Amino acid sequence: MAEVTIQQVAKAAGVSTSTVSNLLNGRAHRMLPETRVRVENTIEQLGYRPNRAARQLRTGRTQTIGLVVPSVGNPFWGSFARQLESAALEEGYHVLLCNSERDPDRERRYIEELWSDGIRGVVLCSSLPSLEHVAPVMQRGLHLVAFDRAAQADDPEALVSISIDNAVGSQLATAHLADLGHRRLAFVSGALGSVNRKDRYRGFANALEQAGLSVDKTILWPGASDWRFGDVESAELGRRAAHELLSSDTPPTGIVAINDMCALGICRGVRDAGLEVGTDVSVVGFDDIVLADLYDPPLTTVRQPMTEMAAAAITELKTRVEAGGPTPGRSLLLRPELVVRSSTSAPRS
Amino acid sequence: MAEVTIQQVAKAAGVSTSTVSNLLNGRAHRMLPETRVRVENTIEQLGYRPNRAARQLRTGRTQTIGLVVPSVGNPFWGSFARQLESAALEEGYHVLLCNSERDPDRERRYIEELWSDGIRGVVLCSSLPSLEHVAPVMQRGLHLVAFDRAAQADDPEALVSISIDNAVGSQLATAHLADLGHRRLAFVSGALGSVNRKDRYRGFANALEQAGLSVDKTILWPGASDWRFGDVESAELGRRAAHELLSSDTPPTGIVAINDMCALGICRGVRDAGLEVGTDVSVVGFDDIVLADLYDPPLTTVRQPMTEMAAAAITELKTRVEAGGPTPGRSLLLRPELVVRSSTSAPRS
DNA sequence: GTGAAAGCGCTAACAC
DNA sequence: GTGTTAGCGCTTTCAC
Repeated sequence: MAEVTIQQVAKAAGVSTSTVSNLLNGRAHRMLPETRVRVENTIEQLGYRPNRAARQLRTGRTQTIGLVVPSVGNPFWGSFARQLESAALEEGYHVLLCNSERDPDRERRYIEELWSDGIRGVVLCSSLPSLEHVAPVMQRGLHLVAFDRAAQADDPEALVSISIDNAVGSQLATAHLADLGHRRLAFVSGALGSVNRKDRYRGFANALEQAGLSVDKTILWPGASDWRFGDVESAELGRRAAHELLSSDTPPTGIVAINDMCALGICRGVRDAGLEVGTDVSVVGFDDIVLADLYDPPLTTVRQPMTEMAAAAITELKTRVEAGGPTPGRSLLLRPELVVRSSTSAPRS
Repeated sequence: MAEVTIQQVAKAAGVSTSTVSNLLNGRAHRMLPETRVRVENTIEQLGYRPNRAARQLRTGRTQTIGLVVPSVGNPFWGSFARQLESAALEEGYHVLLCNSERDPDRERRYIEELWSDGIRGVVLCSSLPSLEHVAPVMQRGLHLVAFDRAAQADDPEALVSISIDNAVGSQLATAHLADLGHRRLAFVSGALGSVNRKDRYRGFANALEQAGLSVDKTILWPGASDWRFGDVESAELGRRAAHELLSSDTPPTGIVAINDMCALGICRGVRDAGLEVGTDVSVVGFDDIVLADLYDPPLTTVRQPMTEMAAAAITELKTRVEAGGPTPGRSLLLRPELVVRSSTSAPRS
């Protein structure tokens, strides 16, 4: 039950604690090769593991970063959490998981608690437009990476933002439909409340323009639901949007959805109307959640490069935390990728 | 940048550190009400937050528990992680997230690392039939709750197992089909490798017997894929199983799947065969992942009471960790619940 | 009712 | 090249 301490190792190896400590902290060159081997063996034999609390108390550093997500129950965030944890492991970090449940107060409390836990780097996936509630903690020295949220003018100066280029993403999606020959395109989204949503709509509009289609020929279906507010709501919105769109005189042949759940709802609405997805109507999603590939038909969608994004988040955090001092913020926009599956094809006739 | 310490608080309040500490640790009754108020105000004013590392070093206790899951990218585990984190928060604990990625070695290393981080309670969602690889750490005093894995005879003595009653679950699913009037039922699963799978099959067999149907009239489709090994694999297995089953002379009218992903694959296979799910063929899943309700048609399935299970896991861990000493293991089997949606109905004709 | 002081296990000057 | 030592911030026993 009693753990092995550095003193016991030192004693058993016939050296001082500093020698053991030196070995532990990558200063092996300071000692004779034979000493080194002896200490290494002793550590091995005794099964010694440094006490993190003591180490942290002494150095002020933790090997833990915080992750605040709306909910890992959501596959999108679950998938990101997984990638982030793997990236963190590579760099010798652990991840403390915090679900904000979209409660701004819970989010703020978590951030403060993480700080007082000694954690100096946090990845925040916030649903909130403003980050002023975390500004005080950042002022104290917390390094924060905002994920999936484009940088804002009034963001704290030191903030790092990592996100995909949403405009490029939906431009890819829309251009794909235009290239296939579609001429009547619709964009389905709830209210364009967040910057992400606005950007995605902008990409859609850009692509139409480039394809020589005027924007006013397209249909924007405004709903009340908020971005990723709930999977069920997104899907339901898509379904109803499809019903409405397909009952018009000149129904679209291609639909760009704000996200995959919405696209899935659209697919269902298309089927409700007695039409087939992928042949009668082409549908493109966004995010490439696990489900997209498992759906029937597999969904053409825009993939967020999760692995790269997670790695970038860890790199930023590690660099900043280890440097210590205040560092200027920046914004990283990664390029999304179009994944073509079976929900899109050339229009009929 | 420099944090407020207990000394500073003591000095500012004109008391000693022990008085502040006493207040912090629920021993406020030891001091005069006025002292108490004064100290409380000072803490508030200075924004003092106790340093966790120092506290942990001193007491040997952490307010963090470990969670080891195959991958939070999987919606089933993501959903559990979310519930566990919420339950932990209620009790003042944090959750450290570890994805084993189904690598036994990574799993073992994580457990050991958690131990040396000072963590004394871990929820392990292991894919491994044997837990002997964690026995040494449990010997040292780590409290372990195994989740979604029925207890085994050779498990470490102190192990707590929390799971649903899988046999009851598939019995509910199967009885539901029998009650609807189905007479030709199939059970689709990969190899019955894990205890969970065996139990689910047992429940299926029991229900048939009770309905007066002999087991040998049913079809077991053995595949190579392992339980929850991968969503894609599970779904593919279901799809191929459906193809095979439906091309027989006396195809089943009701199919019980080993899990939801498999059920989704079956639905697709049914559609491939030109039949409709919910009318021509009834399909029941298992787990009630988010997707089950969003699919088309919404899937009838067996729900695992995640919230209760997570709460139970935290309660067990908290009790044991705070008691300190060795505690006898036990096994908790919660009752699953049948969720009837549209993928099941009475058979045709 | 309050304070003084020891020490948890470790790191990093600094001395030799 | 190796050892000695002073704390990191906190809790807790033991005096007063």
